[in-house]
Amino acid sequence: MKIQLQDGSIKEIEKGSKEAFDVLNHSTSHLMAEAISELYPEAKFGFGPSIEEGFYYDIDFNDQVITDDDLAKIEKKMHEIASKGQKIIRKEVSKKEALEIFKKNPYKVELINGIDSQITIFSQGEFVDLCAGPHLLSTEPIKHFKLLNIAGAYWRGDSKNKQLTRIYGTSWYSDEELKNYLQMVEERKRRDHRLLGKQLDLFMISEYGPGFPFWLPNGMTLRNNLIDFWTKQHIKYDYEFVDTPIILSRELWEISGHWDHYRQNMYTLKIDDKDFAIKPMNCPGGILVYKNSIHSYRDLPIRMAELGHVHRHEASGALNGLFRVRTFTQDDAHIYCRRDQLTDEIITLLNFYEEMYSVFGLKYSIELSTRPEEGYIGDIEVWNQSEKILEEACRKSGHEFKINPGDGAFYGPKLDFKLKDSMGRIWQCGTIQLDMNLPHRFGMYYIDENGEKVEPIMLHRACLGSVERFIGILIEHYAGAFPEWLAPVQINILPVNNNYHLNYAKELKDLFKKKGYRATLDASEEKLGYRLRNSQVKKIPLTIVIGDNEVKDRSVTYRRYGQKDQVTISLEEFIKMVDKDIEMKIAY
RNA sequence: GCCGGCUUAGCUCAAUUGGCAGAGCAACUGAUUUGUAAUCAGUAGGUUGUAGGUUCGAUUCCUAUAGCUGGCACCA
Repeated sequence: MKIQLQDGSIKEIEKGSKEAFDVLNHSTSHLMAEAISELYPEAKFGFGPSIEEGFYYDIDFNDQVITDDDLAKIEKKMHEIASKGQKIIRKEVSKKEALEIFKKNPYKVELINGIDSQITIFSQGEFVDLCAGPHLLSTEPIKHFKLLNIAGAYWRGDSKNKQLTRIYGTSWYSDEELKNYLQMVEERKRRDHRLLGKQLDLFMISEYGPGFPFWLPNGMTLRNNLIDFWTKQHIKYDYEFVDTPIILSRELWEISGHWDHYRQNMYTLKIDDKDFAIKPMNCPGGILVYKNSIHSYRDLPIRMAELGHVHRHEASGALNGLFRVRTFTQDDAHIYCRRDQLTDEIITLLNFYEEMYSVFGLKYSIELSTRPEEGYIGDIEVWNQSEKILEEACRKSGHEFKINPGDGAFYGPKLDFKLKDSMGRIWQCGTIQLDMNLPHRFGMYYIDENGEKVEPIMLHRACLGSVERFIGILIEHYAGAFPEWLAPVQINILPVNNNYHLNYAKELKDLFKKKGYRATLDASEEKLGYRLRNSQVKKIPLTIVIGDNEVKDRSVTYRRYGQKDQVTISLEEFIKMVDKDIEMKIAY
């Protein structure tokens, strides 16, 4: 298929490509704008790009509120216009001409005034838009689209500016693709950790504590198992563990710089007329531990891990289930090392993270965030060197990464590990940060081979990031059907008949308990089908049915979650299988 | 925090134009003793988020407020 570029050239592209999707969606956003300008002549348009899964357009409706009914109306108009199959015409204009065309639209005027290069406009019928393309040759292929939702969005992404109405939509080349996409959106909703968290009694959030999650017994089991694994991994990688106080005095936060920079996001309180703060981060406490004794160059690297319970005052509108909360547990660690140990430490960390995430089958991407344009501390030479070290560590250990320019912390560059939730939203989980600030501020040192005091290099790192967020991602990743090693209940035992089979069932439950399995026995006076269904609804990995045959042979008939077939094996084999599943952390 | 939307039984949702708050599931009680995704019958369950207002009368309309939610901004 053919598309037209900004310079007027025609390019042949493949219909299934990402580029083709983008062009279609961009042209659909123009079609939507055309429909809107017919229905609401006063509407002024801002940005209207294609995005990952569709498109949006930001529109100033002069304070008129747009509802779902309006969306339906706009969609109808779009179909009407598209059926005419208008040509999409590109034209080059001068700045003066452009300003004349868009004189009624302050947003486009602002954009035009910011353009130094060639200005192009694309038009279809009566509708003209300032645009760099690329576009379809006509509106003819635009048939299979849907407007999805309405949102508010600040002009140019700045909360100081006016908020426009953003309409999101998605557009595809065939009805089948559109249907598939909408079906996938539904599936994502079914996997939403907030929904599953409720269904499976994992956690709750009370209106008495917005953003402060409660862990219910099932969720706590899951969490404890995760943390148990986490602890073992850290022991394997030679970490020590500490725990530092949740409340510390204002002076400490002044030294660390948090009191000045981030007080708005900190919960503060007075104790005996003195200012204190609830920790939003663990580093200052960790540093006090480091400073509690004198360290020799021989002691380094020191790797100190802490499951730190932090509180941050997040904006009310930012709260989102377990993904964005006001209190969470960071699987934090601080590594203090010499300069010559740094690269190896980072490579080890990269491998460590790889090992952790792969246990869950989670895909991730790495971003290297570099020095911010402004507000950074320390000298550029050290920054450049540090960035190079992070880069080199990725290269040496064979990890691909993307550079995220200017997004580093003010105190140093970092590697961020991003995981996707079921909605396709990206969440930062792991991080490795090089800190060129705190060791100095806190006057940290170790004694080198000449007996001199030397400042150590400090790495902040979190692998899961937030235990809460990570579990949220796990819930969605597994759609609530956890592998045995994590599942709140691993085995559900169903006796066919309580008069004849209950004894063996109880014997099994006792045995499983001794083995450390989490097993339940459902001896309620319900039909087997009913109890089996309950077992599936609760997403219990293994459901075993005990009847005459099993009692006679001392065997077990089991069925895995989500599978229809039943397998009968000896009790010994069953135990061997469960042990292996748990040990190997197998997910079915 | 900002722009929209939502809030009815433990859960999922109904309730005509403003006119007696209702169902399924879960719970409880009883019967049923069950071989792979819902046995039957009954009982109980509510200050319709909260506080005001309009009205003879409010789940329904208005105002405020809290929480949730789709985005935006924010995320050290």
